Amino acid sequence: MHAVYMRRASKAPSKTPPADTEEAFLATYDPTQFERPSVTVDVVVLTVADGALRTVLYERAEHPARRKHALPGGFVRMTESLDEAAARVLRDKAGVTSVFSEQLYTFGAPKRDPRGRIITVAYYALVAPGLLAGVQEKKDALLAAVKVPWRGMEGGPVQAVGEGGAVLPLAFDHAEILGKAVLRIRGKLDYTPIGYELLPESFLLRELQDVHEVIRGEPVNKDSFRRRMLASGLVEPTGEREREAAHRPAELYRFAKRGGE
Amino acid sequence: MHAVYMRRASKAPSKTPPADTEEAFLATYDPTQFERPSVTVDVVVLTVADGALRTVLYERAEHPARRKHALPGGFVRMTESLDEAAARVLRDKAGVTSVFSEQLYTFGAPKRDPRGRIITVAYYALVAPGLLAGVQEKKDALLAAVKVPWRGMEGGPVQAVGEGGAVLPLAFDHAEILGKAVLRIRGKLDYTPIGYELLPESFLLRELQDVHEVIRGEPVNKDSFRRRMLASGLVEPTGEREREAAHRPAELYRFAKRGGE
DNA sequence: AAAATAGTGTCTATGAGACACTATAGT
DNA sequence: ACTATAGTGTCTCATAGACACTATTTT
Repeated sequence: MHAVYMRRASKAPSKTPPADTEEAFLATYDPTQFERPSVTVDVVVLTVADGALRTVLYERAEHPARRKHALPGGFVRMTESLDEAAARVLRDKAGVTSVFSEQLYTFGAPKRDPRGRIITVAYYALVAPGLLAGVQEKKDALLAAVKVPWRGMEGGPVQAVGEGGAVLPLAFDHAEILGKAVLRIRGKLDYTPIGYELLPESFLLRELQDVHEVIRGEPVNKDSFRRRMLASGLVEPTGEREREAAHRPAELYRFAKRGGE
Repeated sequence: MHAVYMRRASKAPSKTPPADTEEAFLATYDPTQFERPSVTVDVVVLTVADGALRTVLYERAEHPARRKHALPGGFVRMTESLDEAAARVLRDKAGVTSVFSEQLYTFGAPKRDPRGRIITVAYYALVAPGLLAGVQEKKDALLAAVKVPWRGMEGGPVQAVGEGGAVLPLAFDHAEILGKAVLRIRGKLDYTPIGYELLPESFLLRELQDVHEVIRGEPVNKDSFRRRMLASGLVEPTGEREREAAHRPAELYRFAKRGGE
């Protein structure tokens, strides 16, 4: 590894005598004295479409991990916060703005990237279906289905599946990052209104249930689900009804308070 | 600010033609082309003692934030993982090893530290009482009570309170970090056996309840708490009893499976 | 005996799951 | 009329909170 480890104490410089004002201290402070890692953000952009949890992936054209699929990401710029970096990646690489996004976990194993020490702050975002239509037109980008090989809150890496059902190889530790994102939204499902971000303005209760089932990876009780959702007051009928269904049309609902980023 | 923002695309170098093997690519890859932030870990070392949630703080002797109190922390070294860095800080600055520790959140506002761009990966650790006795002997270190000015899962910064009841000023964004740690353990209280890490080998159910109440910041129902704990099977009687109490002695319990990091 | 806390038994309210039943569209 | 799904009503079971009561130690 070409990374050189500088063996110094991880403290303020010892040569410098204590400066008496903060200004004086900062004038003597040399921020280049320690070797520093690179820091990136990677964003797990999640949506529910066609009965599956899906995420945006890019096929890498260059080494390292050439031909493998990677989460959209980028280096954190010196003037932007982590949240801003994630929003920038969402805009530039997934074509969406003003979507729900939250920090997930920071991955920093020394050899997770062969280019050197690269620490990545992972985010996840929840996007309503349709908003990711532009992704398919981007070069090398695709919307892959997420296949979770564990149940409940067990955790671990997950797989990405392409259109033909083939498993797509994932770059770096991105299978772990995706797994962490699945774990996070499964956990949030019980106590936060997660469907807010994954459905259009108006929707059927059945569609909301489908979202929950896809995220959980197992069926939920219909009766209990309906009662809980309606009793919570977070969801309210619009008065409109489903059209062109081959059966009794269902009521359309909206969220009482539309959350957002 | 002395940070210089290098305005380049956050992609692989464009001058270099695609290398055909990973080795060839890495030979041409220059990791110094982007300006990089410093990365530290800060650890919220939590314990419950004398009816309060407490954490280890260091009074800073030098600028910046001189005389203010800071979480134990340190720069991440190039060869260690983030977990290892947190374990090192725990050992060197809190004097404990083999305690439960988990990544909390990463704080990266551009101006959170006046020395320049310093991104910190925050961890929290749970420590049984007594193990932090050595902290009080360390220079500038103290065990401060954590005062939470919000209820439930509201979140936000918290205060540190010294022995005399005086509020201690906190350095940088450490009040936010502490608040995030409180939020995390409050959330975990309901679905994980958090007392495992905060109590000695054997303990009274009343003590476990005290731990829960201190973390929640509000009382819990005694009857329901007892039933839940005993029904869960996670806690089992040792057969021993409390001694020298001014009332009927309570049964001593232990955790069925001692968790730990 | 009094004080103080440990621990038990029971009643009630709430919410989840199960299930039967009714309602309403397209075909 | 038949099918498929929407939506309602009701029963049961598990769990939390409330409360009364008993148990066992020190002072």
